[in-house]
Amino acid sequence: MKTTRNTTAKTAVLEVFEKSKTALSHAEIQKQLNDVCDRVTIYRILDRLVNDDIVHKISNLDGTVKYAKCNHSHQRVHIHNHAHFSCENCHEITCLDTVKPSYIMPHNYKVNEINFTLSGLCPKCLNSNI
Amino acid sequence: MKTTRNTTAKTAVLEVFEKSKTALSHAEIQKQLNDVCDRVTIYRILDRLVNDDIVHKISNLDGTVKYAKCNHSHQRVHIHNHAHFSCENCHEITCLDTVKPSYIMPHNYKVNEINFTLSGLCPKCLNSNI
DNA sequence: TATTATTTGCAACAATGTTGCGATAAAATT
DNA sequence: AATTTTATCGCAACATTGTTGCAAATAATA
Repeated sequence: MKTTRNTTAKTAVLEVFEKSKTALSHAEIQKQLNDVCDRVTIYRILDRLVNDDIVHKISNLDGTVKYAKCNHSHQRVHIHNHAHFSCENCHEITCLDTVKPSYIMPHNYKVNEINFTLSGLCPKCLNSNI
Repeated sequence: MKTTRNTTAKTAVLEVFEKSKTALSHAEIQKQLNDVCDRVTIYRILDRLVNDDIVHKISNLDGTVKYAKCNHSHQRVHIHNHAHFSCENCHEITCLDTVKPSYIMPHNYKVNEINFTLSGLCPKCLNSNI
C-alpha cells in the first residue's frame, strides 16, 4: 500500500466535500477553494482521493464528471454500487444510498464496477413546479 | 414536431453507425468519415440524432462520451433503459439489450431517464487472459 | 535537523465541446 | 422547373476540461 500525504491542498479539498451535500465538479471545487492551489493540483488530488477510495467519480448523462465523498467509510471493502440522481433542472447530483439496482448479466463478462445514474427532477425542483 | 433534414453528412454518419457493432465517440466517427464534413457538423448531427431518438448518448465512467444507434426503432415509445458494458481493456462500449436493472426509488423524485453502465472485461478480452 | 520521496506550480499542450455568422443546400411552395 | 424558405454547413474563434514534464517546495521519516 502506498502512502498518500496529507497536504494543505488535500485537506482543503476534503473540507469542500464535507461542506457539500451534493457531488461536485472540478470547476465547482476550484471555485470554492479560492486559489488555495493550482487547477492541476486539484486534478491530481482528486485522482489520489479516488484511488484511495475516499471519493468516487460520477460521470453524468450529459458528459460532465463529478466527484463525491463516500459516506460509508466504515465498511471494510468499499464498493460504489449505489445509484446517483442527476437533476435536469438544478443539475445537482446526489447519492441515492438506498437505491441498489439488481440485474442479471450474460455470461462471459467480468463486472468490476457499476455506474447507475438516474436523471429527472429532484424533490426540490419537483415541488417548485418546473 | 420539427423537421430534421436528410443531408449527405447525416446519412454518412448513420452509415458509420450501421457498420459498427459498438458505440462510437465523436473522434472515432470523425476518423471514419474522412473529411466528409466538418468536426462541428458532426457534433450538430449527433445532437440532432439524439433529439430525434435515433441515437443515444452514453457517458462512460472515465468521462468519455460515446454514441450508439438504437436497434429497436420499431417501438412506439423509445426508452433507453437498457444497460451498457464498457470494457476496461479494449475500451469498447456495447449495448446489453437483455439487461434491464430493477430498482426502487425514494418518493418525490421524477425519473425521466436512466443510465446503467457496467465496466470490467468483455468476453473477448476475458478470453485472452488480460 | 537532515534526508527522501511525494506533492506542487508553472507552462505548455491536447482533446473536447460551443457559438456566431455568412454561405450552402434540402424541402416546400409556386 | 424555378423560386422561396429555412435548416444545415463550414469556418474561425473561443471556452472548457484534462494531461504532461520538470524544477521547486513540502510532508513524512530517520
